[in-house]
This record gives sequence, C-alpha cells and structure tokens, in this order.
Amino acid sequence: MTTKALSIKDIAKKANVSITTVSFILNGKAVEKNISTAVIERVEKIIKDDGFKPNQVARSLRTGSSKIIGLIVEDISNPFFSAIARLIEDKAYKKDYKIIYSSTENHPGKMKELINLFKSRQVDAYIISPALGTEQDIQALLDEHKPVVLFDRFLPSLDVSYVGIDHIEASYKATEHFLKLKKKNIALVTIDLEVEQIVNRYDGYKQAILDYKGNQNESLVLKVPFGQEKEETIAQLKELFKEHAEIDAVLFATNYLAISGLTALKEMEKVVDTDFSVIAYDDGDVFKLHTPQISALGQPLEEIAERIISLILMQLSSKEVLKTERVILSGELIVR
Amino acid sequence: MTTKALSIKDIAKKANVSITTVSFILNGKAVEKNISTAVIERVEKIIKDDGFKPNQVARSLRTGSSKIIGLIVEDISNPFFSAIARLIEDKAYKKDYKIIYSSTENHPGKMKELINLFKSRQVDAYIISPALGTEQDIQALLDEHKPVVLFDRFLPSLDVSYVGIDHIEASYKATEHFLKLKKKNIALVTIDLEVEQIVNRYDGYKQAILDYKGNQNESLVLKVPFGQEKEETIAQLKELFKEHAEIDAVLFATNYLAISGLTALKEMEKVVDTDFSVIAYDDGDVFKLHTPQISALGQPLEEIAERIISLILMQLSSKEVLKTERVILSGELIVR
DNA sequence: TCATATTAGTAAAACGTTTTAGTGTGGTGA
DNA sequence: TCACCACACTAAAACGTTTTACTAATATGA
Repeated sequence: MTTKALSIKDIAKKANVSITTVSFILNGKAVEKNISTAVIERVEKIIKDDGFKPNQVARSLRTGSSKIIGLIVEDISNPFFSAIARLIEDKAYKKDYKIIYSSTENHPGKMKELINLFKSRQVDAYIISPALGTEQDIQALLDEHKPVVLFDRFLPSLDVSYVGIDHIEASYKATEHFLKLKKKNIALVTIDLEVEQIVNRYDGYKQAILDYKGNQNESLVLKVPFGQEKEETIAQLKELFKEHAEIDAVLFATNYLAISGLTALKEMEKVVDTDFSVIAYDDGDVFKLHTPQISALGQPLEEIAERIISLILMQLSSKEVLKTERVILSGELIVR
Repeated sequence: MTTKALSIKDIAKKANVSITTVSFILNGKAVEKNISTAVIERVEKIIKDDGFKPNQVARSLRTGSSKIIGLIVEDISNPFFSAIARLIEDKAYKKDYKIIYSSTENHPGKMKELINLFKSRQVDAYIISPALGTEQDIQALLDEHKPVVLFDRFLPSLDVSYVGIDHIEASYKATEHFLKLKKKNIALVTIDLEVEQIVNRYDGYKQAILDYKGNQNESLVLKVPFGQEKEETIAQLKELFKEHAEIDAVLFATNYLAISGLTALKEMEKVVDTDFSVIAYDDGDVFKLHTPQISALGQPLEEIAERIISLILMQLSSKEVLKTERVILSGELIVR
C-alpha cells in the first residue's frame, strides 16, 4: 500500500546508468559533465514519467543549503506582518525559495530558540523583525556569514541590513498635518518600549510641535505598557480623553492602539470630527470604513517586501559577504 | 571565522565515547540502553557547555520524520487564516512541532506543487484548506497514510478528517434573525463557487426564508465571481442596492464581501440602521468599530485551531491509521 | 605510431544522524 | 568450573543525495 518514494537509485537502475549520471542530469550539469544527449533524454523521460522528485532533506544534508528562508515576526496574526509575509512568500516562491515562519511574541527566549531551530534545519537566510535583547543571537548569525535582513525594528548596535520606514519623518508629517489644521492640543498614544522605531515616532511628534509651537505639553503623551490587555488600554485611553478634554487631535503610534482608541471613543460616545481628529499608524480596512474615515500613515508594504527579498537574494547569490545596506522608505500620510 | 557547527562526532570525541552512546543520550534512551549515569552526566555536560544542537536535517534523513507540519491555506494575509495559523503555530510549538506554510491562491496547480514540495521535505503531517480540484493530491497523501486534516473547506468525496463549522445552521441562524425582526426583503451576497461551505451558506439562507415565508425571491441573491477585483464587486453591489431599493437586510457570505458591501454603502451614502440591517460572515475589528456596529457570524477560531491540532497530534502519535473524524462546530451570531 | 586529449561515463566518499547487531567483561548459580 | 546473563558500551550500515577523483574508450596531432 504505502509505496516508498522513489530515489535516485531507482531511476539509475531503470535507466541503466549510475546514480552520478542521474544526479548530474538533475542538476543541469549533464552537458558540462559530458553526458550524451541520448542518455540525458532517456533519463529525463524516466524522471518525468515516474514523477520522481529528489529528496530535499538528503540534498540539504549533503549541500548544507535548504532553499528555505526563515521568517521571524512578532506575531503572524498582526495584519502588518501577515501582509508582509504573504508578499515575501510570493516573491521568494518565484525564486524557488520557501518560507518557514514563526512568531516570537517579542520574547527574546523564543527568538533564541527559533534561531537555533532554523539553524539546525539549515535555512539559507533569515528575515527577522527582531525582539529586544537578541543582538547577540543575530550577531552570531552574522558571524557565520548567513544572509540576514531585519525589518520593521532595527537594532542600531548591529552592522546588518535593514528595511524600514523613517518613523521620525512619518510622525512629524502626521503631527504637522494636525498643526496646519490649527490643532491646539495634540495627543500621542504610544507604547513604552525603548526600541528605535517606537522612540522615533515620539521624536517626530515632539519635533513637529516644538518647531510650530515652541513648547510641548508632556501630559498629552500616553505611553501604554507593552503587552497590556486590550481592555486595560481602553480604560486608560478613556481616562486620558476625560481628563484632557482639551485634546483636539490624537496620533496613535500603532494600528492596535488606534483600534483600542477608536473603541474607547465609541464607548464614550465621543465622535471623531473636525473638532477631534485622529491619525492611525498603519492603514487598514478598519480605518477606511470607519465613520468618519480615519486618516492613516500607511507603510508601503509591497515595497518593503520587495526590498527585503531582493537584499536577501543578493546576499544569497553572491559568494563574498556583501556590505550591509539600510533601506529607509517613506510612510505615506493618507488624509481622509 | 565561520566555525562549523558541532556534530555528534565532536561530542563523542570530547567525551571519549562512541557516537552511538551520544545518540542514545540525546534521545533519552540512555537508561534503557544501559549507559552508566557517570557517562550520561559527563556527556550531557559537554553537550550543554558546547551548546550542541543535533542537525535536524540529518535526523530527518535518517528517521524519515521532520517534526514539521505543513500548513496550506488559501491566503495567509486573510485575517481568518492568519489568526488560525497563529493559534496552530502556538499549539504545535508546545508539542515540539514547527509549522511551514504556504498560500495557494486557490490554484490547484500551486497546491499540487506545494504538496510535492512538502513531501520532499518529509513533513510529518498536513493541515490543508483545500482548493477545488485537488482531491487526487490529497487522496495520494491519504494513500501514503500521512496524517491530514482539512479545515474551512471540505471535499465530500474524500474520507478525511475535517474541522469546520455548520454553515447551513449559521446562515439559517443569521437569516432567521432578520426574519424575526420582520425583515421583508433579505438579500444574500455570496460568491459563485460550487464548494460545500459556500453552497451551504446559500442553503441555510434559503431554507430559513422558505420556512418563514414560504417563497423566496431569487433576484435578491447576488453571486459575485470568485477572485473578482474589489472595485468591480463594489460597483456590482451598488447596482444591487440601487435596483432593489426594497432590500431591508443583507447577509454577506464572507468577510471580504462584507467589507466591499460596507464600502459600497458608504459610497452611496446609504446608512446601516434598523431599516437596513447587515450581518457579516466572520467577525473582526472592522465590524465592531463600524458605525453602527455590524452584527456578525463569528467562527470559534480558538476551538477550530485546537481541534485541528489535536486531530493531527492523535494521528501522529498513533501507530495505526485512525478513523477519520469530522468536527462540525457552531458559528456564533453576534448581534450588535 | 605513439602520446595526449577528449568523450562518456562511474565508484566511492561524504553530509550527520539513528539503529541493529554486536562485543567484552564481570557476576551468579549449579 | 562452566554456562549463562546482565551490564556497558560500540562498529557499521543506512537514509538519499552531491561531488571528487577516477577509468576506459575513442579521437587527434605530430
């Protein structure tokens, strides 16, 4: 019943040639290795007719490479990551690479484990949205000359390729938009993580306010604890909006904060309108369909994925170790 | 610079034992194989100190199993699938299984390729949301006695385990809700796919209307071509709502149709209220935050993932081939 | 005609494990 | 004293490839 999968040996036997010959043909080295066209055709026919597929595991063991790219994200169910994952998958697939992914939940421990696991599976390259405190693990990969590209989050202490957007510019742009609308009290809702791309969102916001108004009111900045339950965040936001009735604009530094924020406003029956504007980080259907429509800072997903995969492929195809490259794209302010 | 990864041979040499002994220790067979505790401890210390991790590729080649489960979905960027993927990943991880996934875009060809690819990587089990016309490929897997669980979509011609929800009941429930609200002209927006879980949504809708009203008006059913561009769908929906001003309730058979529908309504400036109710298939933040809130038929994601993974693990841990099992869960009507 | 090149292939080692079938030593019971 | 067993461990084959180093036969050039 359970028919064992064919091996190169079966094909060799059937074609009356050595397995070496079959291997050469499989790997397109037949001409180079002086295999006659007669034999090539005969063997290729058998391969096709029998539907033989070489065992990739054996191949990996022998060659040390797997044609697999490891993708490590914080949470695949976050729309930003799943969109990127899908795009990366498509593009990698076209180059004959597969993606194996895992979510870290932002735990350095899990990240460490995952890297080890991927290593023991001989993945060829790593695409990582790194958790904090994983610098050494990534450095270890770099020391082994594995192709690595970080995205979304950057680790400044590492000399590693990166694709992301300029968050200072993006949040400056958003805040400036509010300021040009003559908003007086612009709040920022962010998280209390000391990672570059979060800190930058704060910096851009602050800089815009200083540039336009000269002084900034720190009490309008809410830093929600990272990983806090949604309900708690909503409660905190309600309190902020109650205590600071003077707020006339809010910039949310992540998409889920914006969702919590809109939920809080809904529960308070406070409407978003010209007197109270909102901008969300990362775009999505939620914001487009909201009444009124919510402005958003969209990240260029397609381009991010494109750049990531091309950096990876370049490293993969070059024999020497390439210079690291940092690609900083611009976020787009979508005014609604 | 590039230090080669350690192998079992290095450990054996260092501990002055054979590689067999190290292997036994690694696999917890040390006691059973009469290895002295002195040796066990010595070897374990070296393994730990050197941070040795066995090469999984070699292990797979030798054992034929990989501790990897292949997950094949239509599109990982669809929130339903990414949510399920995340839950499955978590649960599998706890049992020491990894997930490798790919999106099929509902192409039988890609699906075939993927199965081959997974096979050549010796994945231990398959979780599949099957595309149409892939019955033979899945049957081939079953013939090889590979653990397979289908979800979301079912293929009636196959004797295979499945986890999904009762779509007849779900759409009946939704339609009945409308009928109890005395809705007179209930529309159904669905897609023109002849797959069970889509057809069932139509059947449940129709049955409810027949049960309550005796006759059904087929012109209130819109079957959008599968894979059609969003803009086109929106245009089609606008036309439906214009031509049939009598419609006072709409059931959308998928989440993306609901999103297109709400967009269409927004563009027409037609409001959702007590005179025009909407129910969406699959819940999400979009519907919760919409003004007014949109009722939805939620699928029990957590339970679906739980059932899938436990079916897979059961098959994986049992030596014989188990009877196939069909788990049909109930969707929940969330009235807002 | 002989040395050398070219053509058309192949044998065998290697990748890093697991597992089967041993081996050698010391102890025990009769 | 001998047969046997338990104990503690190991040699070597196997998984399915790729690749290096070879061979044997024919062709070429001087």
